[in-house]
Amino acid sequence: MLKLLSSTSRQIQTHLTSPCLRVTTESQPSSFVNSLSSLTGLAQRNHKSLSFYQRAFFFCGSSSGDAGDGGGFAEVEVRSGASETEAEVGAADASDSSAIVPSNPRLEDYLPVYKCLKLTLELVKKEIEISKIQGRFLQGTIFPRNKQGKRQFSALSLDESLSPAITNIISNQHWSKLKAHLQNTDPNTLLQQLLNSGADPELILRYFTWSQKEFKLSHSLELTFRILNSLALTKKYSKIRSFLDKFVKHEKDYSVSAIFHAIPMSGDSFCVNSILADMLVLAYVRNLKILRGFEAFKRAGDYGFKLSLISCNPLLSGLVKESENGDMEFVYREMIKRKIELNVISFNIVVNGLCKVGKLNRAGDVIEDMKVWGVSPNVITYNTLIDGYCKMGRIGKMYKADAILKEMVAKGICPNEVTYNILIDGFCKDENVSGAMRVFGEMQRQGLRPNVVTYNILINGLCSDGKVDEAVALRDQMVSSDLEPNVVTHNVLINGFCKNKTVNEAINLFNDMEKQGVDPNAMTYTTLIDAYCKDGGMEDAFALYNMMIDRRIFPEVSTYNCLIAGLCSKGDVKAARNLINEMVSKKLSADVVTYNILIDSLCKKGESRKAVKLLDEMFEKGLNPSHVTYNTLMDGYCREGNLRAALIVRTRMERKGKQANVVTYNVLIKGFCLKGRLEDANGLLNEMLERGLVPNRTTYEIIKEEMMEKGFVPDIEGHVYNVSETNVKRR
DNA sequence: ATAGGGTTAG
Repeated sequence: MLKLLSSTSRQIQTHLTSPCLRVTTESQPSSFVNSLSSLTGLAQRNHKSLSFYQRAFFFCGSSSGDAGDGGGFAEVEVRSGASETEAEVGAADASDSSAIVPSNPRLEDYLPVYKCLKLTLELVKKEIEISKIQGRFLQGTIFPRNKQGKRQFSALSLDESLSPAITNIISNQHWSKLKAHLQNTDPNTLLQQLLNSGADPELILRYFTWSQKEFKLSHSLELTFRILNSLALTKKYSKIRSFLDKFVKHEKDYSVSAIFHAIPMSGDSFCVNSILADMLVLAYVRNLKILRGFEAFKRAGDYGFKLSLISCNPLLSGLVKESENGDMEFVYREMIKRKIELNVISFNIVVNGLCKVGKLNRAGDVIEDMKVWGVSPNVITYNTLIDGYCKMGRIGKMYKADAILKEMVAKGICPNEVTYNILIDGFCKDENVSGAMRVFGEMQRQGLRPNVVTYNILINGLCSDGKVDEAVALRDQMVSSDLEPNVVTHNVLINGFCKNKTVNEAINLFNDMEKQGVDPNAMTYTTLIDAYCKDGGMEDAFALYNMMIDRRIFPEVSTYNCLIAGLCSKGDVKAARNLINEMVSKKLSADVVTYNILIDSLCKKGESRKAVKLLDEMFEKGLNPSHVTYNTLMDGYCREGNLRAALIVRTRMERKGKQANVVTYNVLIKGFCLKGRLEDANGLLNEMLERGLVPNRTTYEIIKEEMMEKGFVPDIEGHVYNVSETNVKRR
């Protein structure tokens, strides 16, 4: 809290905290004060952003120390909280106004004051020209002070003998003139001068960009951030944002700590520095340099910058998308530690991240945490959790999803369309279309209208269940209830026809799309291409591929993956390689699936050893092998009868934090069966059930064909699983 | 500045 000035003018000086204009004269400072007083009044009236409470104070003194009329100086300060009477020279008591002074003034609070002082100075100069003020004007300087009256920052010299010409040149973008000027001045020095002159930061920025390009140099981090600092002071945030965007894009070898070191050098407003750090983190995240953003987040803590949700929420979300879940949880805990107040959105991102990696219990805990922090979960929070259970849950997951639905209703949070869509999809994916239909009815009874997504989910569910006719009927029902089928609707149906061996019907639907004014997208083509590839019709597949290129629909990695898989299954590895090269030439790079296809084709040829080499190559390329990758390799080794190697792959997978899934167990169980080790296979089966994994059709086929037919009765701890039902029943 | 639902390839 600032202590307001009391009676004498000396004290006024010692308590100066806001910027002060100091004018030195050759003579007669006292008459100067009088003139200044009226000029400041004029400047204040001209400066609209000054509030009523901001008034000017004057002080004068002599350079030599005696009070005579020799050379002297006059100071004027515009500050908050003074009453009318104190605007006079050497004003008296102001103690009653103390409440108006901000307890924690920031530099930017004084910005209008700066402008006012600058205006005053200009007026002084003008007045001198027309000789209304006696005595010769020597110099005018505006500088901020601290409580002790000392300069806090470098003086913003308004003695602009250098700048007006230069700033004019810059604002008119007369670069050739500027270049001429720079024959005797170093571009770096000029930048420094500009910064010291208090010129318009936007102009300085313009010069900064031009000089870097023109002289192929890069200004130091400190100067760079001084510009950003002054832009922040003038609240030119969008300029800073676009600057940092470019900065982050072609950033050289700057380490995050070098950057963070430069920020406090550029100014010492905690607030401005934190804003700059915040915007830097955001710039990293927006340019998909998530890990760098994460590093900056960590460093910001060390440097004492306070980040906001503006950068932290996108960072959390970015980490979830990059599946850097450990880091996401770190940021979450750290935010709490640093007292960055999380909002619902922050929590929802965290819950979503945890759900996506199957940590459903942790997600539930976070929802409990929210309440402790006084944030209420909303529909989205619960929808996210329900979706987590639908997609990642184990035995009885739909029961659990239903239970959460009931819980949210009990808490007075009303389920919406999305809630029901998630549940309907959950039942469909659980191969329980009738359950899905039940929820569909329930949704309508609750007065919610199914939307396009609802129908798409159900149409897809019916198609996956082989009921393509019912799917078509549902599409018609959707149209009659005034909902327009979109690309997804068409894609889902096309896929339904493809998977049910009627590619011709699929092509008919594809042709229909045009008539209905729905544009096929890359996925439409990819689905059809895949169907032809699976059918062995590589010519037709490539015809479609060429067609999509003609129509400017750009093939995706998935498109190439389908074609590559088709070529591999024909044994045409050479053509597959060529296609990969073509893909690379289109700036697309092989993804995990591409590798899985290649690995699978090697394994099928009995070359699992070569396939493992590709696994290593994936790590070199920074790809994160999936369950499918490892399962495919294990399958390869199992087919070769090399169980030991298969188990080593499993260990490698688990070391990377991936737990065996149903397919892993199916592969291994089958491997052991083929070796005649039925007891061991049974052990794996039990292990799988103990871990809450739901056996699927393949599991049952293996049990039936490999175990039962060989006279072995699996002891699966009394688990009986009916494939067509959702839930496991225990006897 | 940021959060939840549907379609393809292994």
